[in-house]
Amino acid sequence: MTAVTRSPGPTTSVDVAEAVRAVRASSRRRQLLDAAVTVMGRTGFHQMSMQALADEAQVSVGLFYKYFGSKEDILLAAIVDILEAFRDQLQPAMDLAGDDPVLQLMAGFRRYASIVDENRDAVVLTYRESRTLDAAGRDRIKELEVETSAPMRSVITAGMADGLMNEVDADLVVFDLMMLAHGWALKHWHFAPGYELDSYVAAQLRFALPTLLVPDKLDEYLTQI
Amino acid sequence: MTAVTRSPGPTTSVDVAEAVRAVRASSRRRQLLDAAVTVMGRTGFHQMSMQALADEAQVSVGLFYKYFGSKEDILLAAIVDILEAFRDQLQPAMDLAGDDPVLQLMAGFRRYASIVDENRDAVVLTYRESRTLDAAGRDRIKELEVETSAPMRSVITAGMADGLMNEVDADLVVFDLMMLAHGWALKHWHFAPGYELDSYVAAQLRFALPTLLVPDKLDEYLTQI
DNA sequence: AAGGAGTGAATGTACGTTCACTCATCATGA
DNA sequence: TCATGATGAGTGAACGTACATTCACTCCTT
Repeated sequence: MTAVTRSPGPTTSVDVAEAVRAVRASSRRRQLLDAAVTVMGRTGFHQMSMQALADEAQVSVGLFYKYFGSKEDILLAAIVDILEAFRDQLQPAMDLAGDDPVLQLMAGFRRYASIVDENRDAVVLTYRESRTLDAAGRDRIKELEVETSAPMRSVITAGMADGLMNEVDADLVVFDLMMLAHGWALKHWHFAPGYELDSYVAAQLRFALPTLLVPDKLDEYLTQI
Repeated sequence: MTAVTRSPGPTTSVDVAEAVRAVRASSRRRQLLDAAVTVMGRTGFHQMSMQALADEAQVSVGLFYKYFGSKEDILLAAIVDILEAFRDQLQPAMDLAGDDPVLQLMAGFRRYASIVDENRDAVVLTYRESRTLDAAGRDRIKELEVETSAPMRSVITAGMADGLMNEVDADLVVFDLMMLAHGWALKHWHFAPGYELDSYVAAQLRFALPTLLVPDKLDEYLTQI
C-alpha cells in the first residue's frame, strides 16, 4: 500500500504492526493446521484428542481455541485448505502448457495428481470426514470440488470443438479423472509398491486418453506421456 | 446331516433346536447390522451412540452386546458384510455372461455397480471408517478387496490372450473400474441428478472400453452397451 | 507498563459397556 | 393335558472414563 513509507507516521506504524501480527498469526494457523492433518492422518478426526493435537504442534491445548472456534472448525479448515489448493493451482499449471487443449488437460491431470501426492493425508480426510461436518460445511466442500473441476471441463469442451477429442460427456470424464487421481491417495496401500507418482500418472493417462482423443491424434500424444 | 430323521431321537431334537436358534440368531444379527448401516449412513460411526442404534433397531442397548463384542465389532462386521457380497456375487454374475471375456467383464462391472447402488451407505462406510479399525481389521478389508478384484483381472488377462483386448496393466484397470463404480456412491450427490444407475454404468463402460478393446472389435461391443 | 500470545488444570457431559434382572418358550413328568 | 422348571433372549439403569471446552493466569515484546 502507498501508506507504507520510509518515515512511518503513527497511522502507518499501526498498520505495520497489525500486518506483522497478521503474518505471524497466519503462519501459526498454518502450523496448527499441518499438525492437525498429520494427527488426523494417523488416527482420524474423532480419535484425535485435543491433547494429542497440542502435543504434535508443541503448543498448549488452549492455543487452538485462539485460532479455531472448535475442533470441528479445525477439520473444516483443513479440508477447505486442500480443496482451495486444487482450485487455485490447477488453472495456472494448465496455462503453462500452452494452447493445445490436450496438452493442457495432461498438464492439469499431472498437477492435480501431484497435489494429491503432496497431501495424501488431507485427500483421504476429505473422503473420511466430510459427513462429520454440518450441512453448510458439506455444501462448501461440494462447491469447491465443482469449482476445481471447471478448468479441466472447459478444456475438454474446447478439445471437442477443435476436433481433437471425441464427443464425450465432459463432466463425467473430469470427475473420473479426479477420482482416479484421488485413487493415488485412497488406494495408496495397493499401488505404492508397484508405482511411483510419475508412473501412476502415466498409466492413468494411457488409460484415459484413448477414450478421449480422436484415433488419428492418439499416437501423437501417447508418445508424449 | 443324516442324524435328522422323521422320528426325532433326543440327539436329533437337540440338533434341530440348535439349528432353529442359529437361524433366529443370524436373522437378528442381520437386523442389527442393517440398523447399524442405516444409522451410520445418517450420522457416521463415531456420532452414532449405542442408544441411537438401539432405537433404530427397536431393541435395547444390551442386546447388541449379545451379538457383537463391541461397537467397533459392529463396524467391522458391516464393512466385511458388504465386501463379501462383492466377492461372492461377482464371479457368478460373470459366468452367466457366457465365454466372451469382454461380455464377462461388462457383466462384472454392471453387477459390481448394482451392488454399489444397493449398498450405497455401506460402500461409503468402507471409505469413511476403514481407518477406525485396528490393523487386523484393515488387513481383512484389503484382502477382501483384492480377492474381489480377481475375477475381473483374470478375464482381462484372458481377453488379452485372445487378442480381443490391448496390452494393458490389468491390475490398474480393474482397480480403476472398481473406483469408478464406487464413484456412484461416493459422488452420488453430483451424479444422481443427471444419471440413473443404468446410464451411469453405460457411460463408464463407454469411457473404459475404448482403452481396453482392440480397434476393430470396439464398435461391435459398444453397440451392446 | 500495556497488550496480546500462550498455558494447562478444572469442569461438565456424553457415552460405551456391564450385569442383575424379567419374561417367553418349551421339553418333561405327573 | 396341564403344571413345572430350565434355558437363554432381551432389558435398561448405573458406572466409569475420556475428552472438548473454558478461563484465570503467566510471560514476552515493544
